[in-house]
Amino acid sequence: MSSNADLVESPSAPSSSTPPEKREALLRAALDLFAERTYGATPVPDIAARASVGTGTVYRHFESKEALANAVFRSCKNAMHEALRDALAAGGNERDRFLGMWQGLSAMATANPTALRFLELQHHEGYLDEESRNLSDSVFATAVAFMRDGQNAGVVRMANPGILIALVFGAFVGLFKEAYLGRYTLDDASIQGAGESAWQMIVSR
Amino acid sequence: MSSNADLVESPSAPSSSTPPEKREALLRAALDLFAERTYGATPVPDIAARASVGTGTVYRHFESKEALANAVFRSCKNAMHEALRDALAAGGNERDRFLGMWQGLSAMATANPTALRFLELQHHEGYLDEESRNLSDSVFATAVAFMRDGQNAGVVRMANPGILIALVFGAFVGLFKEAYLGRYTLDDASIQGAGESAWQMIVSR
Amino acid sequence: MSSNADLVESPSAPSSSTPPEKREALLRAALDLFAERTYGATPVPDIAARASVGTGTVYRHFESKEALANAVFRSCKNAMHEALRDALAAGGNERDRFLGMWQGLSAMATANPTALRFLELQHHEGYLDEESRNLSDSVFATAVAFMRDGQNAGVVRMANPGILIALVFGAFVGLFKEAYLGRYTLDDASIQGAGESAWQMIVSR
Amino acid sequence: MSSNADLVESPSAPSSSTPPEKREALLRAALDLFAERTYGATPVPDIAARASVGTGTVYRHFESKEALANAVFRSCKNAMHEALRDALAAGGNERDRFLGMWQGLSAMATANPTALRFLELQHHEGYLDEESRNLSDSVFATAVAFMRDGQNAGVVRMANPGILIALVFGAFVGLFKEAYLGRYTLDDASIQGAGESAWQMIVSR
DNA sequence: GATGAATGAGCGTTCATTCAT
DNA sequence: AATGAATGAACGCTCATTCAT
Repeated sequence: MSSNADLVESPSAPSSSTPPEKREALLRAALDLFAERTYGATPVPDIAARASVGTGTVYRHFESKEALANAVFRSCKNAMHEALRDALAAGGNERDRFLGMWQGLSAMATANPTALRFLELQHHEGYLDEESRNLSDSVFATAVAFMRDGQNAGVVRMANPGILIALVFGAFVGLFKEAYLGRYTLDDASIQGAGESAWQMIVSR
Repeated sequence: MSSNADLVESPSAPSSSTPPEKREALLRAALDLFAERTYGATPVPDIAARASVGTGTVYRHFESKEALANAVFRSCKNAMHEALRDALAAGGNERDRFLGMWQGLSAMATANPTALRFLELQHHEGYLDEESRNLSDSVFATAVAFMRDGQNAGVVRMANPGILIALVFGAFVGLFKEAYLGRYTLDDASIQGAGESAWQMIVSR
Repeated sequence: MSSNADLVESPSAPSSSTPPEKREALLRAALDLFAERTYGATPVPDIAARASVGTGTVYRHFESKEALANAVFRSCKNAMHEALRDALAAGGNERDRFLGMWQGLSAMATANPTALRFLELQHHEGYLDEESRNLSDSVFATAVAFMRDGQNAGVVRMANPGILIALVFGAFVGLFKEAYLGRYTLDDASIQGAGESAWQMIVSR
Repeated sequence: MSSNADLVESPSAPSSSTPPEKREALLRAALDLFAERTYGATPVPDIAARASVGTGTVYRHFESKEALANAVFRSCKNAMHEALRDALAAGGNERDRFLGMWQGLSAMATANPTALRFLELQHHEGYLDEESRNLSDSVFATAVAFMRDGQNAGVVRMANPGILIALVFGAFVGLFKEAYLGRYTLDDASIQGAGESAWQMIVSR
């Protein structure tokens, strides 16, 4: 029962039963269940039950199951975007910022394993709307810009930066995916070592 | 509408309507649709229609939708295993064999983009049976053994070989996934360059 | 369109739409259709339609078609058990109680011709659960005990009491079955005469 | 695996594979399966398999599953009719002929338990055609005529002879039904005793 | 004539969504 | 505003029937 407590920011709401609370509970419940069982295999009433609300309440907060799934997707994707931007905004040379990004994403993946699983181990095409797809593009673009910076600084090897990001991000996802499948256990050292490996993949030589 | 024509070998059958034909057509249709829409979002009648057979015919060849999905999974996973083994069986030094493996997998992914998408971009836990899971493990083990060889030869850096494979294979999947999402177009040179990058990720320094 | 109105007691509920109403309507509808067409030849949607509810509603009240059929079976069997026990609890000599039982069962069979048809003219083995089978056994045992009393009192002939009950109950069912098939019309006098005949079948001489 | 070997007369056909043989095999297979599982729960391919013929062959011998079931019904009903007529044609007083009838039916029921189960423990209305219903009426009429003879001879009590037959035949069916359900075991003495009881039910006093 | 692979209508059941309370 | 009972379209699967072989 992972809780994903702070995936979405509650913007400082009081404490009692104001609507946003239920919305958050629903996002959290949906994320957990989607990650565990897939979007298609998760009945809406189960989401409502896990969020401790009535089934009908789901439709007061989200227009449809698809809309809910898009909201979950965006909430996770934003969390990842933030981790990414935080890392890149930090100072230091290219390599340090890269490793910082790797650490930041890993911290997120460790704190919210369900989010990574939901975002990267599932097929979303069926229900993602344009906004969600645009958000994905933005995240990708942020990462691509980072690669380009590195290339301009002569530190990152000259290649299509999209491809470099795809390789790095793919390696990151692969690392956590196989851990999730139980093929090994990840500790901080392994994660950091993997990050250094990933850096070797893109560094100019 | 990719065709996946030769995913499963028709063992040199003549030309007309021998029984295995429909089974193959169903495997192909199921793969295409599962890759496109997910297992859960693909109705059995749609699979039958794409294979140009009646709905009931599916159940003459496969015990259930789950059994069909497992057969698809195994057929794809075997194709990948074969590509992997072929490459590793080739001669040459560690680096050449690694790049050969990358090329081999890429050839498979290019010929059968749906197979890779089905295998790696979806969540299969809900319906994979033990045999399928064992097959996944075998493929992983084959790759891990390759890494270990490289480590014994002093060419691959000392780290959990499972993690190294996860990184490499994740990078590979990421490369093709983002291409599929349209973020760039892959040509042979890009694929080869990506393979060399991946090699840098694991090479001992 | 027989109505079977009071097969199951509505425990004095007010008048409007309390939950149990639909359950009762479903039991009634299922009984009527099962009696008319057999369990296997009755689609669940037809039961729902006759009960004026949506198909899905059936599954809110019963776990499955089988569970519904068992509930119908038990409700009918209990009605019969009650008629049996009421009659046997009455005073009088053995003969009077026997005729009272015959009248009681006849009253039930007249009020609910479908119940008798469902219970006795069909093959239930395929779907009856243990509880239902135990209930059948209880009813049989009640009747057997009655026979044994008669034997102990020297009024009923000495023979396997199970056989005696089988003969009596078979005669009773035969009487109503052929009437249902239209071979004659039953009035109170015929029923009473038949009861006296049945008594002759078991009376000690 | 009861065989019901001679339920239907093979009218003196040679020995090799002439069509009537398959027809018989199908009737036998269908009877066994219908008695065991009900008409509705018996797939045609299962009948064909038990008769050791191809599925399609069923339709060379019978127009439809319904037609097959009617043929089975008639074949069993005729066997019963014959047992009934044989007994009634025998000499002796009314009581002896009645007991002879009871023995004859019992012999049939013992030799072919499936036939009795199929004829009397199932609900046939859904698929019986007019010819089958007429045959049922004939059998009933034969028995009614017997009752009338007894009444004319002053030996059988004056009551609707249809009702008397319904009682007698119901008792007979009840006797074998409960035995089939395992409530007791029938031996010749019990059967004869039951027949004498049944005679008491109708004898004039 | 005999076969059994193929068909598709129709089954039991689920679940996204609505709406009376 | 919140509920959860109700709905019915759509699912996975079966099987009476047909027809190419």
